[in-house]
Amino acid sequence: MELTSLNPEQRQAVRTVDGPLLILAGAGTGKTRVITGRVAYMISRGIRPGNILAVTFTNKAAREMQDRVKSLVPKRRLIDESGQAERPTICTFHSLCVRILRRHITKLGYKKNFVIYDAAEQLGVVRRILSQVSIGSRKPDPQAVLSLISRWRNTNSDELVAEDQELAGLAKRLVTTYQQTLKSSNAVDFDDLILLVLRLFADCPEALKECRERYRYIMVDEYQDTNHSQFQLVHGLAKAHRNFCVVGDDDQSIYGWRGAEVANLLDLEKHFPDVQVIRLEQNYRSTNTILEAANAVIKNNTQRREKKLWSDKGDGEPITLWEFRDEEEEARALVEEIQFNRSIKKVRWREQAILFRTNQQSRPLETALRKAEIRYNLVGGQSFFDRREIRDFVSYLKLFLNPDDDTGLLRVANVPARGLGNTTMEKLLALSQERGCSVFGVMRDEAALGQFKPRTVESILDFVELVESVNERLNRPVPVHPAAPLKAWCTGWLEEVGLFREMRRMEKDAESAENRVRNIVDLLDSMDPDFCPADRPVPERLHRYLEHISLDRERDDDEEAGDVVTLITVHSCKGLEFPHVFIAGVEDGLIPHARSKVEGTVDEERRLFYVAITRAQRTLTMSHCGSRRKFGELIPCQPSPFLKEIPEELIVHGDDAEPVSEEEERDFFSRLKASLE
DNA sequence: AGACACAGGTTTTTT
DNA sequence: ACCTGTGTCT
Repeated sequence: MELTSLNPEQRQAVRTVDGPLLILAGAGTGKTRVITGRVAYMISRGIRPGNILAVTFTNKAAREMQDRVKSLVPKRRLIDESGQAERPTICTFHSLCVRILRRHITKLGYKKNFVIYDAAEQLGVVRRILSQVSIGSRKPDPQAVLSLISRWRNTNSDELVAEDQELAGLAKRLVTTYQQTLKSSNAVDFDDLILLVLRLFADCPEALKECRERYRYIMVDEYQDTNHSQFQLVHGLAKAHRNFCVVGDDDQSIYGWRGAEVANLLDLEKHFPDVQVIRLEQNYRSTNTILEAANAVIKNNTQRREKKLWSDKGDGEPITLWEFRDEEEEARALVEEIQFNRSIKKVRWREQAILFRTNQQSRPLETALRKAEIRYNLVGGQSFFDRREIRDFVSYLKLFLNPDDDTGLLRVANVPARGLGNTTMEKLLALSQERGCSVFGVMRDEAALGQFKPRTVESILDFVELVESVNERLNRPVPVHPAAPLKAWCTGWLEEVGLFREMRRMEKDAESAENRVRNIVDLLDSMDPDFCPADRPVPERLHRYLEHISLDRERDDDEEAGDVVTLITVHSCKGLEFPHVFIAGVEDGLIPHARSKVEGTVDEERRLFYVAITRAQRTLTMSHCGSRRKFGELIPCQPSPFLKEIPEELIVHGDDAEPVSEEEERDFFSRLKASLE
């Protein structure tokens, strides 16, 4: 195993295989190299690949590590004595839990065809619960209740920290109902995936023992982002053998608002008093000017593990700070600068990114980019799987696999209209709650349908017949079309249900209808490829497919291949880097966000600013406006107080004349000439 | 059932 | 300004 390409701290981190280890990996310090190097080193020292577990938060990170490990480890090392392939487990928290639950979930009283609810489906459950529960005078926001439910389920404290204690109390009271509702639908949400594994370990010592014996060397990436349940999960696995290595950066903890507990990293000694701490401080990404600014900002946070980033890249360019009149002028100027970089400095589009705190800031930027005819990629935004037709289609899939899935059933029962309107479905839902069974359970029980008109009963029974016959065809042992069994099966019921007909009927113009149809057809073509061994029965293949799209909604914005400018929020830029970074709207009220002052989370906002700064490799440009349109109103703006934390000598102000070298000037004129010819 | 109007609320997001 | 969810009317 080649270690000479690593710096001394990295090498030390790679070699420290046994016992608890905390690797404090500042931004851009080669964290992924260390984790993958560590995996490769362990294997080279004779540790069986199957005993290694590396957990990440995102599929992207997991894939990246898998690829790197593959290139670092000789193939023969990934084969055990009996010639079987043996790989290290490198996956997300959630897919690890799914693997475990796939084997054991029946022990927890779920059927093995359970479905995974995404955020929208969770929200549906909460809405239904809230509509039944009467609370005081005001109507609670389902989204807020859902986040509080999630926070409460994943916390270890007796108090739910929230500004709105009344709402927090409601959320606490609704947790049981919420969990029961999901369970009776034979559905789990993302929190359940972790929590059910914890329960499995508590209830079923053999399962815990099995996992402990398998995963003898554990690594956790982005450890500052773990919540309490995730900590319990890995701690539960690791506390026997104590080969527990966590990698993270407390300064980049920016997900506290969704339950991440940076205390897991800060207080690691509580659980492992003898933990070794290795700091990675040499940064391979940015110039020292950028790093000095980042260091100067972050040192204003208390409650952190001291770190100081440095690099051998020299000072580079000073940081540019611009002030503009409003967000439209800001957008125009930034776009002009990007265009200038491109045409004069030969900087490619993809080497430039504009970062912002809130999504709504992207609007004027997009307008300006389109006007200049510059292609861009807006990261985030509406996912493919959030489109209505895709949601409907996937709901049908989930329902056919698991007819107890109330959320799916309620979504598609009347799509297309088949006489099962709101009133009927509400009555059925109420009945199901009375009897403690699923809605489908009520529908198929003819005796329970006394209160409905004969015509409604007929509609209900037709629907039951549909679900049962499609379900039966799914379970039929010999598929019609062995090469593409899922697609063939779907084509059958799509025709029968008439979903395409319905979409063509509902849509105003033919083009958007065909668009929606095409989206589903595209999905059909992705269903059979092999993330599941081809010899498995069709229902299992469907189950795996649904699992796959729930856990890995592969970003269809994979336009990274193209040469385009990136527009991205500060949150989603963590882990990325760009040669030229522009941070727009560095204003009081945006960074730090106005709400953070009320909520007392200004430190997290400072970390957010720190993350933004440390994305830049060569140049960093920041801007703020004198006023900005917010909620339709023009609001005066002050520069961010964080700007004062950056030493003045690192900054030049945008209105100062920009020094241009003679060479650049010659180049400029020759290009200008060329463009005129 | 579907079209339209009105109220209310707008930080960040992965699995 | 703008989007979403809900209520009312045909």
